[in-house]
Amino acid sequence: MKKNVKDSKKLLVKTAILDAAKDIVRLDGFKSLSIRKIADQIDYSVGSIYQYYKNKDDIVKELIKVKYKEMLDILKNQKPTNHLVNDIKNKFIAYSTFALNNKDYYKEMMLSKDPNVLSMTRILDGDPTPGMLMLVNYLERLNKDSDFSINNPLDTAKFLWSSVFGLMIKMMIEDVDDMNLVENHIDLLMNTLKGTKQ
Amino acid sequence: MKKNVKDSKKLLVKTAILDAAKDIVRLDGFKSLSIRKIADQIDYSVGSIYQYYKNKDDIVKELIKVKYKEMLDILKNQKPTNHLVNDIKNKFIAYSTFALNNKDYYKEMMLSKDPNVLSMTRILDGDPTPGMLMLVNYLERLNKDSDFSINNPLDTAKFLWSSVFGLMIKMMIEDVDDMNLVENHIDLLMNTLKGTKQ
Amino acid sequence: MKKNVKDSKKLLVKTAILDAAKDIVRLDGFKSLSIRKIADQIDYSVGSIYQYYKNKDDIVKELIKVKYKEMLDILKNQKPTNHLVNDIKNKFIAYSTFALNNKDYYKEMMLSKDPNVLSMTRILDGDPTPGMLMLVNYLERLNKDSDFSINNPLDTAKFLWSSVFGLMIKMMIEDVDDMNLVENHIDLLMNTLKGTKQ
Amino acid sequence: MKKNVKDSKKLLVKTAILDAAKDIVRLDGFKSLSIRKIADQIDYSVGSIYQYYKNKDDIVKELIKVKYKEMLDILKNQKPTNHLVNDIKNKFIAYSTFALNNKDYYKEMMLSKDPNVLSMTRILDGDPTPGMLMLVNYLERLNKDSDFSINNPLDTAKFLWSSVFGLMIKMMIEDVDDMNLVENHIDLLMNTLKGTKQ
DNA sequence: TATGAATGAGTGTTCATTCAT
DNA sequence: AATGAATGAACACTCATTCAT
Repeated sequence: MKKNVKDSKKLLVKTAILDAAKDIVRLDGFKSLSIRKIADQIDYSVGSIYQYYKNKDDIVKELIKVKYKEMLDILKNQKPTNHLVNDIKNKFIAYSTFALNNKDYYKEMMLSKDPNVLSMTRILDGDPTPGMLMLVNYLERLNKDSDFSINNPLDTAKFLWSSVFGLMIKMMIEDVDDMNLVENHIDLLMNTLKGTKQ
Repeated sequence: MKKNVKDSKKLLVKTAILDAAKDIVRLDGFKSLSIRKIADQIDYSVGSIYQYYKNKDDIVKELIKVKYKEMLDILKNQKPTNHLVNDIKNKFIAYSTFALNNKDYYKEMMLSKDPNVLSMTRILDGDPTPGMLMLVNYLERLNKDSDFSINNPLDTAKFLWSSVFGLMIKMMIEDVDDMNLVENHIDLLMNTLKGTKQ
Repeated sequence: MKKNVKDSKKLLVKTAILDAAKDIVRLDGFKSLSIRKIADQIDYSVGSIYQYYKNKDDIVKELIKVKYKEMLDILKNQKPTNHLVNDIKNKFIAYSTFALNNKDYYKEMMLSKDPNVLSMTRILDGDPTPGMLMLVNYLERLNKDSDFSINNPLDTAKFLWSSVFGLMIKMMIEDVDDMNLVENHIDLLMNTLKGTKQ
Repeated sequence: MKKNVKDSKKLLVKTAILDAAKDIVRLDGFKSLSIRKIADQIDYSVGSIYQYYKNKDDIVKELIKVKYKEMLDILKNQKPTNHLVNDIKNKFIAYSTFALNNKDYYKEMMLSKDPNVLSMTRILDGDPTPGMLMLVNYLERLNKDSDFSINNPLDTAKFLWSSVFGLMIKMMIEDVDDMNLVENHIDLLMNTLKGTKQ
C-alpha cells in the first residue's frame, strides 16, 4: 500500500529528528537544543521540522518518552532473585544507575510540569503509573511473604520513590557520582519498611 | 546624617527592585525574570538597575539568599520540646511548610548549580552547611539521650535531607499540597532512625 | 533551475546587506557600523541579517575581503612596461590611488589585528602574502636585469611596503590628498634601491 | 593667595584623574578606558570627573599630550655625536624604542584625527611641528656639512617620518618587536639621503 | 512535501553625560 | 565642590514560529 510507504517514510524522518535531538542534548544539554540545530544536523530546513512535530515542545516530550521507556524496560527486565527485599534494592540501584547515566534527561523528565510528561513521571498524585504499580506490587508481596508489614503500600511507594528521586536530583545538582551514597540511601530506606511492622 | 538618608534611599530602591523581581517570579516564575521587566515595573530605565545590582545574576542570588535566610530563621526559631524526635519532626514540618509556601524560590534555590547558591544548599558534598550541621547535631544528641542509635550522623543527615527535598520537589512539580503526605513521609523517615539501632 | 533562482536571490540580499554596510561605512566610518543600521537601511529585521551572515564580524571581514581583492586585481592588472623600476613605481602609484579612494576600508583593513585580515595584509611577519611576493619578485628581477643590487629582496620589500603604508595612513589621518606627496615618496624610496648597490 | 591654593588643589585632582586614566590604559588599553573606571580608581564620583574635564575626549587628549611631551623630551635630550647621520639614526632609534614601549599611546596618538592631537602629530600638512622642525634642522645641517645633498629638507623630513611611522604601526599591528627590523629600516632610509645627491 | 526567508519579541549589558541636591 | 542617581540610546545576538512558494 502506498499509504504504508508514506507512513514509514514519515516515521523515518521523525526518528532522524529525534536522533539528532538526542545527539544535541547529549553533547550540550537540553538548554542548548534548538530547532535550527536539529534541522542543520539532519540537513533539513527549519520549516520541515514543523511538518513532523507541532513544535519544539513536542520533540522534547517525545525525547523524554523514549528515555522513560528505556528506563521502564530496565526496571522490568531486572531478574528476580528469591529474595524480595534484594529485588527491590536491585531495582532502585538499576534505576539510580540509569538516572545518573542520563542526567540531562532525568532532570528534564522528572522536573517537567507538562501533563504529558507527568502522566509518566507522577508519583504522588492521580492514578499510579506503571513504575509506581510495580513497586506497590512488590510491597504487597513483601507484606505477605515475609516478616515485613507495610500498612499502606501505595503511600510507602510514594515515600520510597520520592526519596530516591530526591537523592538523584541532589547528586546531579551537586555533581556527585558516588554510588555508595546510593547504596546507603537505599539501605536506610529498606530499614524503614522493617520498622513499619508492629 | 546625610549619608544615612542617601543610604536608606539606596536601600529603598534596592528593595523596590527586589520586590519587583519577587513579583515577576511569583507571577511567571524565575525563567521569565528579566532586567527589562524589573525596570518597567518600577518605572526606571534599564541602565538604572545596574546602578544597584551588578548584573541579573546578582539579583537572582540576592532573591535566593533572602529566602534562604528566612528559611534558616524559621528552622532556628523552632521551639524545642523535651522530646528530641518531635523536635526533628517539627523542624522538617516547618521546613516543608516554608518550602511549599515559596515554591518558585525553593525550586530555584535547591536546583541551582551556582557555586554561591550551592554553598548554602549543599547536602551531599563538601563541608556541611549550617542546615546540615543543625540536623547532625540533633542526630548526635539523639544518639546519646535515647534508645536510638545512629551509626553515622552525617550520612544519616544526608539521607534525611535529600529524602525530604525529593518530596518537596515532587509535590511542587505535581502541584500537590497535601500536608498529610509530608507528615507521613517524615514519620516513615523517623522509623529509619529507630531501625538502625542494634 | 529553481536552485539557481534561490541562490541568486540569496546573493542579491547578501549584496544588499553588503551595500548597505558600505554606505554606512562611507558616511560614518566603520566604528558606526551596526547590524541595526544595516537592517534598517534595507528594511529588514535584525534577525534576518543573521540569516545571511553569521555575525557582524563576518560582514566586516567580507567588506574588507572584497576591497582587498579589488586592490590586488588592480596591482596585478597593471600593464608592464619594459622598464622594471617604472613598473614598480606604477604599482605603488596604483596602490596608493586605490588606498586614497577607499580610505575607510584601507584603514580598517590595514589596521585590523584580526588573524583573518592579517593573513591578507601582513607585511613583516609570517609567510609572505601575495602582495609581498609580487614585490619580492620584482625586486629579484631588478637585481638580475639592471644596475640595481638588492641584498635581501624580502627585507627590502618589507621596508618599501611599510614605508608606503605609513604615508597612506598619515595622508588619511591628516586629510591630505596631494598625489605629489605620493610621487615624491616613491621616488625617494626608489633611490634607496640604487643606493644599496656597491 | 587663596586662588593659588584652589588652583593647586584643582591641579592635584586633575593629575590624579590623569594618573588613573594612565593606569587603566596601561592595563587594558584605550578601548577599555571609561569615566566610571577612572572615578572608581580615585574614589571620586562619576560626576566629579566632569568638574575637571569637559568630557572623556578631553582626558584622552590630555593623556596623549603628556605622552607626546615625554617623547619629544627623549628626542631632544639625545646626546649629539660629531657624526650627523648617526645622530639622526639615533633619534629614530630612540623614537622607535619609545613608540614600541608605548604602543597603545602611540597608536592612539598617531591615528587620532582630533585637531588638537593633530597639532602635535602632523607630518604632512600645515606648519611643521617641533618634531618635524628638529628633523628638518638636522637635514639642513647635513646638507651643509657633509657630502649629502638634500634638495628639499622639509619634503625629505615628511618622507622619513611617515616611513618610520609606517613601520611602527605595522610592527604594532602584527605584534612584532624585532629591533633589527627597525635598524634595517632606518639604514635603508639613510641610503635614500645619500642617493639624493647628484 | 519541503523549503528557508523573514519576523518579532526578546535577552543582558555598557556608557557618556546630565542635573538636582 | 562633590555627589551619584538616572537616563537614553546603543550594542550584538537568539530563537520559535509562520508562510508564500
